[in-house]
Amino acid sequence: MLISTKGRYALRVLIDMAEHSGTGYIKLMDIAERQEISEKYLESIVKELVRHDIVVGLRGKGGGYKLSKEPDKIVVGDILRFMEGGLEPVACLGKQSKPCPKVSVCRTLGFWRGLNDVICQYIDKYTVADLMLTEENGNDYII
Amino acid sequence: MLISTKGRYALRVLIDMAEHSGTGYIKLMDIAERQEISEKYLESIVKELVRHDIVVGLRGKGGGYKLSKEPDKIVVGDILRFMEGGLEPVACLGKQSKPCPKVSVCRTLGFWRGLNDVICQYIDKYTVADLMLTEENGNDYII
DNA sequence: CGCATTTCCTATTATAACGGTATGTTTATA
DNA sequence: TATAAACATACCGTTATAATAGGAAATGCG
Repeated sequence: MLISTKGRYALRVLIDMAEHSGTGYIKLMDIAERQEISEKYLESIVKELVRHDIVVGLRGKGGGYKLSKEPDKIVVGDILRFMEGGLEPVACLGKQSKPCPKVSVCRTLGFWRGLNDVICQYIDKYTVADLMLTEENGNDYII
Repeated sequence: MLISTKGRYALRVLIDMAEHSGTGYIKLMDIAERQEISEKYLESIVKELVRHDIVVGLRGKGGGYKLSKEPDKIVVGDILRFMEGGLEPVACLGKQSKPCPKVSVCRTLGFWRGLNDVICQYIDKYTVADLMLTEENGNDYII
């Protein structure tokens, strides 16, 4: 499985927040209950979202979290990349990887680059707003 | 990193075998030396390739391995899928996964399906013969 | 002020996968 | 028959995953 719970849960949290926005801050417990995810585990995920300025938190009574920008400004690819710590198919394509000594004779590098490209092109095409558009039962093509 | 050493080494082994074919069976030690990969570790990878009828092994003196079919008949996607034990972005898209109870309300399923599709389309387009065509230094775009 | 509430912060943990090593058995060839 | 090779099984250290636990700090309200 390519994507871990960090990336998957993060997307679900953002969609949930977008769908329940407008009423100020949303407390994590509500999201946890709706999404059926442990509140404590969600904390560690939301912390990353705060660190990358995707959501803002407010402490104390009446506090909670809310999106720091409009859903159509949140690119899915960005979320997945920092939640997963990079999405490159192979290490040598990573941002801060030391250059591979085999780079000049490698017969697979071009293939991996191409794979990386099609993945990035796809995930950077989507925003949280796009995911919201998916209507209920829209995916359930099995009768 | 999406692809582990199993998938990466498997491709390198197959390309190596294809490039050194014609001289009958190739012993694993030669491949291990050329590819600078531990012979013992390669054994576990080649075992999978044998199990899936990609290569055939011959024991005893003068034995070794060779491809069981032409390089242009070996699809990279197939190799990666069984070496990695599936390449689906999320578990619910896997072959033998139990149906997800949230399938009818999931707002991300369509996105994941699309991602799976672009990955499969890409990796199933390549064969080992295509990887061989990559000329030396062809990837080294840094002067 | 003081209390409830809620985020924020710092561990700890169980399980599995990854990447690799070690030892030994079987089979074919020279 | 000795040798060389695949084949088989077991083991091991490290890292990542997916959480859980406990408390500190801040905010709003009566």
